[in-house]
Amino acid sequence: MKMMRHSVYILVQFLFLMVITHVEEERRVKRRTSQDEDDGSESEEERLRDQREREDLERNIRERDAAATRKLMDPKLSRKEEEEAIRRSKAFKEDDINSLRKVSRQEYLKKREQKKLEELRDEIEDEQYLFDGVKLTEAEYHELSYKKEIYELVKKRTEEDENMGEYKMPEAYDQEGVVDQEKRFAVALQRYRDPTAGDKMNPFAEQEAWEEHQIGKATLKFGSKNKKQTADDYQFVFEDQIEFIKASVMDGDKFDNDLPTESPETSKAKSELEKLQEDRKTLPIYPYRDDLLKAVEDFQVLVIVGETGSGKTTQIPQYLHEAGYTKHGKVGCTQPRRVAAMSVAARVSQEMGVKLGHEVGYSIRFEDCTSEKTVLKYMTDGMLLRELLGEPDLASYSVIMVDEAHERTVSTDILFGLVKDIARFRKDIKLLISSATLDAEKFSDFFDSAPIFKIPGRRYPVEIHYTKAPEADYLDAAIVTVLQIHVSQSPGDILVFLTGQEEIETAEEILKHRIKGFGTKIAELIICPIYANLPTELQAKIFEPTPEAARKVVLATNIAETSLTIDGIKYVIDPGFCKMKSYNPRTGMESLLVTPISKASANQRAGRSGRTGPGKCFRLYTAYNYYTELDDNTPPEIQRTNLASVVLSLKSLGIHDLINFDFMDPPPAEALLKALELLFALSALNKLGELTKVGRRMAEFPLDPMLSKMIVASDKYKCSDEVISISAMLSVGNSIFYRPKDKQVHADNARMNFHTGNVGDHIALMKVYNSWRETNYSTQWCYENYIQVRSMKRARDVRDQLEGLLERVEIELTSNLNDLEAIKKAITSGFFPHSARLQKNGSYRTVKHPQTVYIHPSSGLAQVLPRWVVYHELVLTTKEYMRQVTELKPDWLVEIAPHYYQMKDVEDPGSKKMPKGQEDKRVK
DNA sequence: GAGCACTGC
Repeated sequence: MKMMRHSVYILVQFLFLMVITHVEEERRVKRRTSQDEDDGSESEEERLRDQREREDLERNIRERDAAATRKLMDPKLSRKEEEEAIRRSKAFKEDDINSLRKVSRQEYLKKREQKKLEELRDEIEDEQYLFDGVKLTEAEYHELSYKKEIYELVKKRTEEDENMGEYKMPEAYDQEGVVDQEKRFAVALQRYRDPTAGDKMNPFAEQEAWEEHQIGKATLKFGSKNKKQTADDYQFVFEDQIEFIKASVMDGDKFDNDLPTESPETSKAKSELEKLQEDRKTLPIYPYRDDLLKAVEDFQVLVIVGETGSGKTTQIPQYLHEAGYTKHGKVGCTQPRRVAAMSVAARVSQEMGVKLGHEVGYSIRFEDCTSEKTVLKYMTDGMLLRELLGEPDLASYSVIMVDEAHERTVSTDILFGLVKDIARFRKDIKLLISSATLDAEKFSDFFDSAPIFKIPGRRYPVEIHYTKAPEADYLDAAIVTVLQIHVSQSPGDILVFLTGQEEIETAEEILKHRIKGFGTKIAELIICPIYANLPTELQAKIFEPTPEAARKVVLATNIAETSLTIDGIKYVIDPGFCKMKSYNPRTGMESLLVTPISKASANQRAGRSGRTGPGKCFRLYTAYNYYTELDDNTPPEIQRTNLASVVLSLKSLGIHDLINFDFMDPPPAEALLKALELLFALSALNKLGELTKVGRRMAEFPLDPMLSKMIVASDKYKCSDEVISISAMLSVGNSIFYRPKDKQVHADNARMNFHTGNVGDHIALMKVYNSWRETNYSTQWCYENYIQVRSMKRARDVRDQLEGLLERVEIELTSNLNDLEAIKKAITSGFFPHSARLQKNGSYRTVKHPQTVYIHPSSGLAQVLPRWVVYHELVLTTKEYMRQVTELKPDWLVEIAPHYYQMKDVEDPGSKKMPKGQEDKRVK
């Protein structure tokens, strides 16, 4: 350890020397240049010679600097190395800022030049500073003071580490005491390997060249005639930093860590099960067990406020089981997500020492892991809704627990209304609604003032920081903040919330570029992007443990807000935005817009930093913004979505009076009417609003009603095989084609292969599915065709499920692969309300509720522009786009939906005058 | 020639 400190000292001295030598040389240059300035009339030759000399000088400095850098690279000194890199990087930063802010570089340099000149004039020769007996100018003095500061810092850290007992090498790929050069190299290699270059190439070549260049630039400043540059640089850097104000601390819940701890020997002697039972008693909920059971006995409905980590999801059902509630029926617990249902069930079965699927089971789509013996059943909320179709009074359940109710998914919202109703006529059923703190009152009010039962959780305090002033460019601000944290805060991973894939990709690019500016002299920063559409193998990266001395920065969408938790996050950066889907019932158009988040959401994000220890959250907006401009809660999904399938489910549950259905937050009446209107058009409902036979069959399918109708209609056209493939592909949505930024052309070409013959997007999707099936569901084939394997597997699952359901509604599985017209007619039977006609200017006009729309450029028909089309959905992005388009013949509309279209709707006044051969001239 | 937050049945 003493050696460490000694070498620290040597290094700092070395640094001092270096700077002093710099200073000397700089002065020489300065003398030269000021002479030039005085002279004013230097000849071209003199100027050139001067320049050469200066260049020589600069090269010398640069070389020496490079040597110093190499010396700095000694692995034992990497802490200092880091500090040095920080200093150095501040000088590099200017470039990044320029390129980022897109300020004209010339303009910037000119301004700076002016400022320098002014400062030079102001400089008074006599005003010099003394440092170690050497006379210095102010700038030089600051430079050295800064170094000294670093020295102090390093010293302090070393001492701290000493006190901790063990000093760990920052770049700790090394074993104790031994430098594992190979390991280091492997890590570095992985970091810098250019995916496009072969292994033969020097993996560091690019990095080296760049560093060289940057060092050159940095030293150039010492040698240039602009004297006070160094000081100015720092000022500039500091100006760029974002100032945060620590405004509040989100309290962690207090909990004892001094629970009876046992020596390892005794716990080893115990069986696995006993140990788990012991663990259960350490959960915060345990002391409340008896009170809770008493409350459940006394009241039919109970709202439970349990913070994360309280153990409510795993324990409450077990307590109920132990108290004998399962004798008269199952205990059902709903979760908003599949993985949650699965993993919780697995955990509970372990704790109870039973096999998963026996007493404890779970039920999710595509996977029913329950048996006759099952008494504790975890399931997704949508699954319980499906079960309600077959068992409207939930007779086999004695307790229903709706977990994570505050998330307010469409399914939970509907469940609320239904279970409230069931509880009224089934006095023996118990309801537990678990939610977050904020909404508890609201839930209690909804359930006729049900009592609220609070359970503390385990959470660490989180410091909340706001910016001092609003940030104009939140992406840039987020990146700056990441770097700020990286160089100034103690170890711990960073989580940044961004809005979408594109933003994450740009942020990643900029960050990588900037890190290069820091060179190899700074602790490693591992960038992990995460969004739902990212291929699974790339997603796994975020769960890998961060190597010591490195820092992980996770760039995530909202997916990290609820759906997945990442260990080791200590810092959260919250720009305050997310993409939110909204639905306009009047036009039937969906849009996905970047919107400010709600307070609830902001707090949820902040909480993500306090899971494994005290955390910090940096909000890129002001405290004022937070209090005045953010809504308390995000509007529940049911108020901003297409209700067609909701209405169909409710109707098939026998609920006719939808306007008076007991919604906790009723959706807009207009949206309900629109849904009813659509279902009537699809003949799922009759004129009285009652479910028809067609409607009953449609409700069997867990799909959008238009897709269900398409399947029901396919019976008539004898092409159910093809149509369920298309339905499955459409229902997995728009994540089938993978389109990486750097290979867009290839991806587009691959996609266009499926569009040969201008068959339309629906048939193209079918071709994709069939081709994949022909290759025996090959993963390789997916890669070759830029198709996401995950989506295809999902499509296969959906298709299998649909195939099973066909039997239930008595539709024969028939294939009619070559009769495209039949398939298109089946599509039209489901999607006739979504028809559009070409206009003269290349845009389209929807037929029934006229509005101007366009074919989405990703469609195979975007260039073809057929005269009549049906579309799958309408989305508002930059324009009103139709996604997934297929051509149709107008008379089909009258043939298939005579109640919806009349001849006058589909007659084209312009077309009669236009000769057939000139159709293509119609568009420009 | 545009861009797709996240779930769920």
